[in-house]
Amino acid sequence: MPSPRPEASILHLDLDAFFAAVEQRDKPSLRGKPVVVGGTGHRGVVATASYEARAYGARSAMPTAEARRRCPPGTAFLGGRFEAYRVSSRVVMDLLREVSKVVEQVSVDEAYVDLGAADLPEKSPDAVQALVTGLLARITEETGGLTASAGVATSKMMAKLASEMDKPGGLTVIPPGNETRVLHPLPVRAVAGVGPATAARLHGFGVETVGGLERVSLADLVAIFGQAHGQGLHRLARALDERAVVTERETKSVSVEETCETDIADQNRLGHELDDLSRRLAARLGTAALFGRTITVKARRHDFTTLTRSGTLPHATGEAGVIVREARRLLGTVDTSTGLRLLGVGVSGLTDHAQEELMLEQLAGLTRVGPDRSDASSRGDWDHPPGNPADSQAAQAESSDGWMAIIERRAAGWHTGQDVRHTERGPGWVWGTGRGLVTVRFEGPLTAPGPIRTYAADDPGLSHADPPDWRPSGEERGPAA
DNA sequence: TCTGGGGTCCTAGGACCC
DNA sequence: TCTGGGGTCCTAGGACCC
Repeated sequence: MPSPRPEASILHLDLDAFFAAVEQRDKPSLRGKPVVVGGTGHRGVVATASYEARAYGARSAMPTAEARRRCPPGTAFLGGRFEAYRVSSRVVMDLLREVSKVVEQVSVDEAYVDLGAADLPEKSPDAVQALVTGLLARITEETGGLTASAGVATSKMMAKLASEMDKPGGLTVIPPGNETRVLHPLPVRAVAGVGPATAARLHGFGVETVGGLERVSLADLVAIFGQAHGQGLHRLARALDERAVVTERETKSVSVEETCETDIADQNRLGHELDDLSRRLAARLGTAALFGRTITVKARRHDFTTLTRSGTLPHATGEAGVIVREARRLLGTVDTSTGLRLLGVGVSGLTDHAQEELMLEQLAGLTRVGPDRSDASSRGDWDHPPGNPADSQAAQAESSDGWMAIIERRAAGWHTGQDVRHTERGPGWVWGTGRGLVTVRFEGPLTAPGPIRTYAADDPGLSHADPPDWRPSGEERGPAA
């Protein structure tokens, strides 16, 4: 069977029982004993079990309660110290980057290395074997005793399978040409992308091994699993895997979610949870300097059914207040009366700059009128008493579920998410502030193309503690209709 | 005492536009 | 006056991975 790469140049490296191993390294009394790291609450699951704990049947993704049942007294159940894990992870990844510039970090404890991009004096199988053996030893040395397993093959899939063949601490090389001989006897679950659901369906067709999968026609696989998945299975069953080792990937979404200790049905408490999640999400967007347009709320019921509701804003945001409002609106569309076991908030449609401010500026540029704007009269009049600092002007923009007014006035004293009441369009809220402008979003569609009034704060010295009432400041131009 | 949290990719249907 | 097809965007859900 032809292999995409002529040489076994892909290395997969996996740190053994990583979280548990770090705990045992840092706390000698845990060495030789079963250690389970993961959620310790009554709804927790196991992230990593030490090899001692695995001997009793503890496994990753198993409910911690189940692991407690299986493991003997004296087993350590730990919540995890992610900063410590990150530190050791960085040490390892840096060592890998010394070998080759092309390193793809899959997770804290796993990476692919393209040895084809490495500056090696020799690329014979023996030389690669020696190189990786030395690398594993250095990893143990530099991390104070952690071990890693490695696999080298002609593709990512085969390298990953190879790294699993001699754990912990082993190295397996699959020479070119041997791929299908190794692959075909394995259960279908060995193929990347075959999880419990796909495996069960394949079993239903009598397909148990990858060799069996290879005998299923492409047409059948596509008919059963769809275009992308079907084609992927067809190729991977033949060890055809040309996926490149990719050093960097663009973040597509950021999310925060939390499983409650007990189900929550109370509207107030759900609202507060949502606020908390949204703030944490905004903080993470902030440190990543990311902004997103689509907000998604995730809810899981007691029976584990999971539903999502998403809404796309006119412009990207990173503001907690904006996220909170949209998240609350979205949660309002799901029936939570029977309680939720999990609540989550996410943002996608990411950009690395806030279009919000840009938009504010553009709209303000289109609509702002004043003594300093000589072209105002040519675009229609937005007249207001000049020189009155409390007056405002507005532009409006429609979206599928609401419209916005762009208010020109000082931004001080306004914060996103703030309620704006007593407008003739019903309640609104501050969607964004910046560059001396305030955007207000009104809920509900703009039904009639009638004139739009703008709203001015009746008190320029507004405080956060005292949300403003807005009053119409004068007749304005209607939407372009 | 069932089942975390952070992601990715795919599908399918509807809206809307040309 | 009958009924095009493609492309894009959006939403909801599902499968999978670590």
